[in-house]
Amino acid sequence: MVKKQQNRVDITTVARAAKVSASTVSRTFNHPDLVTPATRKKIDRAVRRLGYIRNRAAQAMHGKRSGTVGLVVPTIDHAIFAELVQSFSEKLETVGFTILMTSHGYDLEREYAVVRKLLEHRVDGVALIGLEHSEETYLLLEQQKLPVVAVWNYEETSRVSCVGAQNLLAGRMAAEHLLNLGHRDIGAVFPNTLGNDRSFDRLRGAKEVLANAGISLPTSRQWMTPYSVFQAKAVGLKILTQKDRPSALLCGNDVIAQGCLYAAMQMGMRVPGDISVMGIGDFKGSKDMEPALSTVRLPARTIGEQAADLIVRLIAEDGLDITREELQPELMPRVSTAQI
Amino acid sequence: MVKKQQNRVDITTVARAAKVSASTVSRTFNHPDLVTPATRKKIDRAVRRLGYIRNRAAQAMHGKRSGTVGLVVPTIDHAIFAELVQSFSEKLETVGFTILMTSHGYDLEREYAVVRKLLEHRVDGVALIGLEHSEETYLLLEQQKLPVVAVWNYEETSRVSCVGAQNLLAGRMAAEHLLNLGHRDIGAVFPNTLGNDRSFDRLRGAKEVLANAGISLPTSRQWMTPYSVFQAKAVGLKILTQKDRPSALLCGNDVIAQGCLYAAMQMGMRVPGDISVMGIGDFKGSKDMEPALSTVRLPARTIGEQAADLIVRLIAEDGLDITREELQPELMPRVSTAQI
DNA sequence: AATAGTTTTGCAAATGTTTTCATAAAGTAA
DNA sequence: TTACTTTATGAAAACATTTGCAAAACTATT
Repeated sequence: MVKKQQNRVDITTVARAAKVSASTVSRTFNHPDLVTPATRKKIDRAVRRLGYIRNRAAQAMHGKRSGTVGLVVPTIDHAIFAELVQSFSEKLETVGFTILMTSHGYDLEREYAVVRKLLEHRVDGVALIGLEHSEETYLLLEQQKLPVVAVWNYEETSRVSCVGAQNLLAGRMAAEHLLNLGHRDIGAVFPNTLGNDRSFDRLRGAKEVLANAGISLPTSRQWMTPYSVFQAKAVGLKILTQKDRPSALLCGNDVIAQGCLYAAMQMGMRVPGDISVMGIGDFKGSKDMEPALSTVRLPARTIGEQAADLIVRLIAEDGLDITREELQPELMPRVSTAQI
Repeated sequence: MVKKQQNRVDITTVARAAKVSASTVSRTFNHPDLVTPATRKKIDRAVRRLGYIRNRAAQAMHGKRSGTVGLVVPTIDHAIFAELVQSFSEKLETVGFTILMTSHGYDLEREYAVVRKLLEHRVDGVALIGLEHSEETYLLLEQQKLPVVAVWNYEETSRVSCVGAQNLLAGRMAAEHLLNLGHRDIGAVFPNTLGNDRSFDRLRGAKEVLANAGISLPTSRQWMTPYSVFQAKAVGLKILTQKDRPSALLCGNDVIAQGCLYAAMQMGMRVPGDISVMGIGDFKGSKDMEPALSTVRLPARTIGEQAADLIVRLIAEDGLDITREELQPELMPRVSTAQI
């Protein structure tokens, strides 16, 4: 096999072309103030002419930062994560970091594997979604002493730094809203709560509030659906066609709520006239739906930005303590819910 | 400043612990068949005990692949890119690559910058969205002889490998559909086509078909809106409130169509009774909308997967020619459009 | 003009791996 | 047992960079 002698132009090639030493070239990049403008110009020219591109891999070997941050998401194919990921990476890019992104499809075993891979790439920090992770993952991260922030959830006792909202609160607010409107017969439509602490907490919060009001949520009033308009609509259809239907639907997130909304429309029912629909999340399009969706806002954009800021701080200030930032969910009463 | 002597466990630490040489440890990872099971076990134990994690950065310095692929998107905060990115990265992860993701917000200058950064990280290949890129970017990529695939668009004469559909065709099909239904007065609602060849081609295709049918598209029948339900709805409202309104709306993508749909609903108009609305893209929720959105399907998922396959091939088979894969757009006539 | 002080540059060592080559150990055939 | 293969391991060089230290080149001061 022929060893392809690529156009490998490295720092010494540049040095030779500029008639200086490699050290000087290195310095022009890393400590430009230490080298004379004249030399710098010579080097710049050589760099440009040869099309030299520095090698972060080689830099990373000197204890230098790799300039990357790992981002681990269950999936990005969801309105909510897309918004989060976008704001997170935008912010991080402004300070020069590049995102190494991986997804695990809600599988905590795979999460461990992808975190390991991130570690192999010597990321400077890691962001994870939520606080529910395998013990192995936590251990790995702790052992490597890597800056970590859990995004999306807030918990006072979290094992790592976090920025997010209390989903429990969001669940409560949604239920309270429905209660305040006089609803007593409420159906809950949620995604699977396994390996998804966001959903779990929301449902828990809602149940809690209902229980306090003396309302139980029997299994006959609980439905499960994956995170998809299509499947939520199907479930919605099933719920609404049954004789004895609830007066309000409390949905685990806005996508599910949207599915339910469409189900009602397809059946020619009036929302909120015939049934109220409540979401959680306040995704980008939720306020524009017809009818506009009542929901509890979780500020994805802000969370993403603050998480980015935090990870940067954790990386820069070595040995910073666990830091927790709580964002408040906010009730957004709109058109899709009404007094009974 | 105290030099923090981290728990830096490297290959020689492992070697010492296992009482073998570093070379042997390296071999256990890269050519396990060359080392005796007994030794391998010793090493495995040491690795586990010390929590050793290999350093890809150091590997990458030996001409070894970095195991990363760069992905450059305008933004991921759009239904369509989210779906694409998801399938692309899922597929790539199954073969062991990690994604380095960056976005540029439709700014081709910034695109150049982020591609450069990707190059610094010595990605094994790059995927870009669309075929419209600055000359600088193309030059850079060519000079570095890096495997590149342009995702989303197909073009016979593309300068780099590509996998996608002809947006021109999609535009044509959408217009033809409306024409076939008897519409003669059509309004076009598109995003800005600057630095966005997808939109540009779609609009061009539509215009072409209409012109052939003797229908012109005066500027008074063209509207521009960013890629957002909210803003599209606002534009839709403006269009529909004017006296002299078209009988059909041809939208640059499904998100815009959704906005228009909502605008019509808010005004109490019937779709498709009072007005037909046509999208392009067939995003995840489009078939579930009420009324179900007529659109031209661009198979995002398939494109993402095939793009992943292609980049892997380009990386593996050094010196593979430019390869182009065309996926066909497909008309999805649904409820939101009707005979006039 | 000589000296001291400062700035700029180069040399060489170090970083964590892989790989080539050499050598030792083990296995096989005679 | 010997000679010849084959297999397993280690030593050292290589990869592209950064950095501590020291030499060289300037400036300022006398």
